[in-house]
Amino acid sequence: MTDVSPENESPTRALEKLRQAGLRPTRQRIALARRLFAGGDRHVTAERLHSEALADEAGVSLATVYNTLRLFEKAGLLRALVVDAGRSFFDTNTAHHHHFFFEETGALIDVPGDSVTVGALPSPPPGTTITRVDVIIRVTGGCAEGDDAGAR
Amino acid sequence: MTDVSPENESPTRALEKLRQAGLRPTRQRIALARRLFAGGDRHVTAERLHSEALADEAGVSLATVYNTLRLFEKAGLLRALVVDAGRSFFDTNTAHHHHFFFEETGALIDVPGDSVTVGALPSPPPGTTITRVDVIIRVTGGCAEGDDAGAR
DNA sequence: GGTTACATTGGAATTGTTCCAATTTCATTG
DNA sequence: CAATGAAATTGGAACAATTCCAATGTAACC
Repeated sequence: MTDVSPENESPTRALEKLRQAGLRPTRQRIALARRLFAGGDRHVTAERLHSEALADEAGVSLATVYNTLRLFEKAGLLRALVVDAGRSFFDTNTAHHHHFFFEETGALIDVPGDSVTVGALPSPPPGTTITRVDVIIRVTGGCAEGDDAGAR
Repeated sequence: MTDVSPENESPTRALEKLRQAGLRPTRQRIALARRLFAGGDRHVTAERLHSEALADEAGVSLATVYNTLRLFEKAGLLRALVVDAGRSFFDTNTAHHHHFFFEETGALIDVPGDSVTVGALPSPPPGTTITRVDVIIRVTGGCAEGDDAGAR
């Protein structure tokens, strides 16, 4: 596959994502998109992304991080995820999949969609449509290896 | 079955729950337990329970509602549930089951545990133990019939 | 009934997030 | 390349849910 390097590299992938979604590629959006999409899949909180982005040349305000995350979500580039009271994660993996959630550390890791079979869903209440089925597997103990260990 | 009447009735059930859990049956706890456990299963937010409880003779402060909910949760009388950013529901049904979540109204309704089969769970990361598997079926449209419709 | 440990309370503090009005930047057009 | 208008960014105020705290009240036991 193409060379997947950390933040410094491939502004291309980030730009592509923006163009793909028809979003104006501003300095801030590019910086954030790079953080989000340059490496592998991630689960970030707004606060975390903001503090990372402070290191980038173009400073990004917290308000913009929130704006951008919601925008990316609406554009289908991200999926919002709520596992824990009082904060949202944004998942760069928009494909069908589920999550392990480490209760102690607050870390999340992906579970491929097809390794969990949710069989026999009850039919949704009349007049409603299922938009999504989230499966969260909560675990304790062990050293959380998720990409946001310590993000608490 | 025993007569299941609304708040006014059966302080017994509430008291039993408290005694069962070894919690001191104070006026406030009894009032709250009655609201929670007198009828069928419920999904409440702290705010909602508080505003309901204001109607009871023994006034209950919001702080106490929070204290009590967390206490009941720790005692296994309630299960906390996070579906939506920025607020928690408490579920009086502690048996194995899942949920429909109405995105528009914020209402929740139960799905019996055995009507959803989660087959072939991936093995949890080494050293960790699964504490719980939550399945949230998000639906849109239709009139939400959940017990907290309009709780938004 | 007095003592003591535990509960409750109002209000202040925290946290995550949204809102807003002023400023800056992007893209286009003259 | 400068001017222009629309869209984006920003700091800071506002908000909502929740937690914290120190003072007061109450249940349980001798």
